[in-house]
Amino acid sequence: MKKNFESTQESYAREVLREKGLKSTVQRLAVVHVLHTSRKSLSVGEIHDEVKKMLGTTGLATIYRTLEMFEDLGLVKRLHFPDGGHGYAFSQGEHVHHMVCVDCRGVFDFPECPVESFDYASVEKQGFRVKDHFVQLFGQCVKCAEAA
Amino acid sequence: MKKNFESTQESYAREVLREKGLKSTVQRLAVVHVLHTSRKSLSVGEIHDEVKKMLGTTGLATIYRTLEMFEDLGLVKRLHFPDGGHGYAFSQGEHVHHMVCVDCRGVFDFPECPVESFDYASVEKQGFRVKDHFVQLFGQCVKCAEAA
DNA sequence: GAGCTAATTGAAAATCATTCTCATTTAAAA
DNA sequence: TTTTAAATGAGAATGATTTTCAATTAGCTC
Repeated sequence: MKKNFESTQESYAREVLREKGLKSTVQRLAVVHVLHTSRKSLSVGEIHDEVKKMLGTTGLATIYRTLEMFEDLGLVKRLHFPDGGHGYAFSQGEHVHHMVCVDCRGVFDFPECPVESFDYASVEKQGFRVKDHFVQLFGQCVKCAEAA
Repeated sequence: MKKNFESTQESYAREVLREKGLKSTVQRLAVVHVLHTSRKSLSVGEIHDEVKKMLGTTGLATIYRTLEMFEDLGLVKRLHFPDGGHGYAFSQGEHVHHMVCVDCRGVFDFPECPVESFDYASVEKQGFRVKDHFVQLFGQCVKCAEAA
């Protein structure tokens, strides 16, 4: 997939892949494109459908493999929903948290980390050493609030 | 299941169930018992196994039904792991967050909420109204740190 | 650009997780 | 007790994810 114009997200993904000695396949770049342009959390099936629209036939297993790999690379974040389901969103950089609109599943970046400045003293007193955290905010975006 | 001695957790669950007009079955109380006494995050299969040890034959569907219901009632929290898996932990009260030991999956309550005091101004300026959040801390407990 | 090679893909089967159905059982109220 | 709606168990059905392996391709090297 040698397009003349590539989004910064696609270039970024390409770069991350190269650094790891991984190939920038059309399928992988299509996943980046779909996730980034949709700006909302998509299920594996939805991603598969969109990629098929772009490329024609594409194996579902490839989507699964790509998402797992992208998650490890920090290109994608798996988000969880109150109903037990989950979806994926594009995520440039390791330490970005997300807000999700519970109506449209739109994803918004959350620049500051609410946990970062937190004082773990009370917890670490018990001997627990905090190494990472997962934060996700739920709410309603402007559009869905207006529509309601 | 009329035991002479019931843990406070079991009494609490019994009470929550009664308030909602739901039945306190042996299976449900066994799930509470298993989750509370294990003090770590258990998979559906593990919970099923433990309940079977207590009661003999027990349907897997019942475990699923119980966990879903307990989650709605705030008796149980579904936790997510970096490897994509998930498990359940007993959780008395709505607003408790958890730390999970990535080695033993031990669960520790996290009394204060790191997100509560956070200033959402920058986010709400975009029109997004935050309604809820999910926070989970990962790390290592004392025992696992010593064992390493 | 053509050839090379390891990485990647597609398709289908296999596996694993979850939900559904319905006949039987049971908690709790009368 | 008796009654009755709620809950359970067993297994079938569905859905999600992973595996396998032969065929394809990205990204070198010349």
